[in-house]
Amino acid sequence: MKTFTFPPLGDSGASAKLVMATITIKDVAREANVSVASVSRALNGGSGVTAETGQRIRDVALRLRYIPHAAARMLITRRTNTIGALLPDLYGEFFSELIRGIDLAARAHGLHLLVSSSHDSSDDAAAALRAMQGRVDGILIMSAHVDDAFLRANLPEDLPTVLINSPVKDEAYRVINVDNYAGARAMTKHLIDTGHTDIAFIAGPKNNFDAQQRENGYRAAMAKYASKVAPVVLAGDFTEEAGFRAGQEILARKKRPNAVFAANDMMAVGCMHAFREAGVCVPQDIALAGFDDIPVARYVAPPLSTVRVRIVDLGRSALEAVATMLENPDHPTTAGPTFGCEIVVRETCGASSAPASHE
Amino acid sequence: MKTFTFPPLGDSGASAKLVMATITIKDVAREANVSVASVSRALNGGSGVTAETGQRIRDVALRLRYIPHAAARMLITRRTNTIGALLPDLYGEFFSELIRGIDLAARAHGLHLLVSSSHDSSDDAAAALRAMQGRVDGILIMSAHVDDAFLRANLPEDLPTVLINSPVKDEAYRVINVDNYAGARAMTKHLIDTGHTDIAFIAGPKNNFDAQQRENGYRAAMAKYASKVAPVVLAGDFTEEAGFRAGQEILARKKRPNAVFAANDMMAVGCMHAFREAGVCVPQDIALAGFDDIPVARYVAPPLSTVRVRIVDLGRSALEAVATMLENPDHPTTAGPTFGCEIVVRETCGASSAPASHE
DNA sequence: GGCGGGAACGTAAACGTTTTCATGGCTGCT
DNA sequence: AGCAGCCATGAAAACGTTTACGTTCCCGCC
Repeated sequence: MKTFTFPPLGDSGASAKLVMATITIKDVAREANVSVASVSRALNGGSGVTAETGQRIRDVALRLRYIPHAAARMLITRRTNTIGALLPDLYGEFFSELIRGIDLAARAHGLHLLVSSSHDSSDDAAAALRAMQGRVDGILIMSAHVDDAFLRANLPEDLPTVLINSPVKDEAYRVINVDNYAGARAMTKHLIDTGHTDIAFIAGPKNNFDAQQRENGYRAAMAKYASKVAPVVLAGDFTEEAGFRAGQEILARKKRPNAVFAANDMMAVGCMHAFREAGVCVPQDIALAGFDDIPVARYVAPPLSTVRVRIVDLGRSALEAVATMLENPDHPTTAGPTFGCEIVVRETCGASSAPASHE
Repeated sequence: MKTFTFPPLGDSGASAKLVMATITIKDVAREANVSVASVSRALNGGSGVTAETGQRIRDVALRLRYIPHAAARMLITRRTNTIGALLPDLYGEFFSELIRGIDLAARAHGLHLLVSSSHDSSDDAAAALRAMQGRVDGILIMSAHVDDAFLRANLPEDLPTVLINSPVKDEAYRVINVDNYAGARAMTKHLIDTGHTDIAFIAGPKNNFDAQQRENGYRAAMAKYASKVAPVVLAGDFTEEAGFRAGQEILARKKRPNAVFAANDMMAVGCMHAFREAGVCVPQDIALAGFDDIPVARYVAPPLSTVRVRIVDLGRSALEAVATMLENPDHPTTAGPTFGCEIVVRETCGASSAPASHE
């Protein structure tokens, strides 16, 4: 028989740490002279029980430091109060901001967060997805490896799912995308507006959805606002090295463009290094812009003009989408709004004449 | 009665997506003409069952897409196969690297990862900790708000716990610390060795454990290798602004030091801005060093010398520590080894004469 | 041929909740 | 006074597993 002798106040030192086998709802019930059903009612809804008994039960529970067994509750309730996040091997900054947004929203909704990151193959992702099965009520997926077929094969169809930055078209899935297209379009237009018409674009990985969208935005703006010049697109893969090589390539061209728009900041930084090495000045000799607004963008010299994505908000609204899906399961699967982004003008695009001051 | 009509191969299009109520171990048992006990044995240990029946059961399970109900298993097994990570509101880069390391190791051990980040008050952390109770087999804590009392009040004492970068001394808890002291000491010595004896130190937040250790390392090296000059310590709080102000303060001193060592990179960057604004050249006029090796460090001009912490490995070994603790519960609580770090010499300390090339 | 022993397998209990249903007491109305 | 109905409460089923314990069967040995 267990006996409970918790002092109502802080432990009296010596007597602390008795063995205390995990205490269950039964212990609380016995101690409060009620049935387990009443304890459950008092601790959950609160209804169906007298205010007086309810208080007594809560007191006992507190005194015994009772914590309901999560698994037992999951088993009967068929809810885990957990959502899973399947994330790729991401750039540090983006990753942490995204998680922060997701986590913030999750805690606000009383949900737990089960993460699985840095899987880099499709099989890997499938395994991770399977492993999450049954441990989560909903799932958040951001991965280059998912497409319709993958999802259909690895997801139980009744599991609320939200895709982040995914090319998946299927109406069955909720998708939240960053509006890469509009962002790239806006930045290209800005460059044109500030007098740069010969703009080269350093592309991202071929199979990357974001990268494609950005390139499309660039092409669209060029077609509309600088129809006289043909768009110039150089290959890249989002790495700094690729940007560096692209930069060298640009300098080697017989007709040098007067601006370069890189599909992400890392490549812009690499490109800037190439220019500096060759003694080409940014923005005087050539303007430069990136995409993402990673922190580094502010600290390179000169500070990089770029397109900012509110990553925290992206994560937050993704989680909120799953949350609403599982709050009203008769999901109308409202088509996800794309997520806006804004251009932030610093010095590399030559528009701002602000001094290199402490931003 | 449920009937199962799964085609052995890929769905034949039209017939896909029948309602398929979640299938349990009983369904598998019935379909394979065995008892649930045998199914359990076949799928888990594999022993206590004929090779033949075992195979048949596995086939059926696969065909039915059976996935054991995690909660039911947790309930009876009293293991969740999940470890929780309680993390503070961290700097982006550090955070993501740490998570990456933890996640990698977790997956290698077949463990899930329940994260809870960005809690910024002690109560907040306590709530998060309580919420994790019963959902995890072990826990990883990195937070400024934890001390012995906090842990004792909020942690069941039988829960394997590992503290990351914590000042907690209690032998009961496993602690893994970065060797901030040695790192700071080494960097200070390096500055002295390269001819800078008048070194000012920009401190971190007063209550921050890492910051204190770093300051101690600086003082120790000064005392040992530059005993003639008194250490100069300026207040800071790890923010760029603090570094900027400290930089101005340093320039205003009547006896200007010939080197500055900031307790982290962000402050070093801020300091550098102050110097640049004042027309003071780094490293010609004054040397500069930071701590952390955040990515920005490589991209500022000139690239920042700093002390690198292998964050991924830190996360990995922290998780591995919990993993071993729950593999052999008779934990001897081996005192955690502190985690080494290395100084990385770039240009701001004036030692390297390498050109500003593409690193 | 009897018997001991081990392996394969089934039965049922147990894990800690929530929830449905039944029961009893009380209130208020006729 | 009787009855309807509500409300607090308790008993028990259910959730899907694992596992201790029996039972059966077969094999080999005396």
